[in-house]
Amino acid sequence: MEPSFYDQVFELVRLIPKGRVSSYGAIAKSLGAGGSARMVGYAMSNAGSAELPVPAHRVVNSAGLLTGKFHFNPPELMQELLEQEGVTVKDDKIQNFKKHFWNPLEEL
DNA sequence: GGATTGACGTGTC
DNA sequence: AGACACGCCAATC
Repeated sequence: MEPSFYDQVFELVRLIPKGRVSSYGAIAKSLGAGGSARMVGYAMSNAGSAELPVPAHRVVNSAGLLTGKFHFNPPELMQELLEQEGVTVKDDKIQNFKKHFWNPLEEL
């Protein structure tokens, strides 16, 4: 099976350093998908089906909200993982999001 | 192979 | 400030 959009998303997400987070839009842009940030999120839904583990908890929306936390098992796991990596999360949203933000376009 | 579906983003009202 | 609407585009049914 040839590398699909999903695989590209998975690989990029795996490149996110520990303690850092990124947004769907930034990832999509980095893949050349432009404004198709939905594809990134949709791909992440398949993250559970990925062969290699994907740190989906490091990917949030542009507002820094843990929109996909309900897709975890359990849902609160996402916040737990982030806090374990030094990211403060309150009310399902990342504090200092801008500070923890990892831009694949610049860092990569 | 057309219709449906999103873990989004940005702009309006 | 909060709620609503539309656009984008690939994968799945």
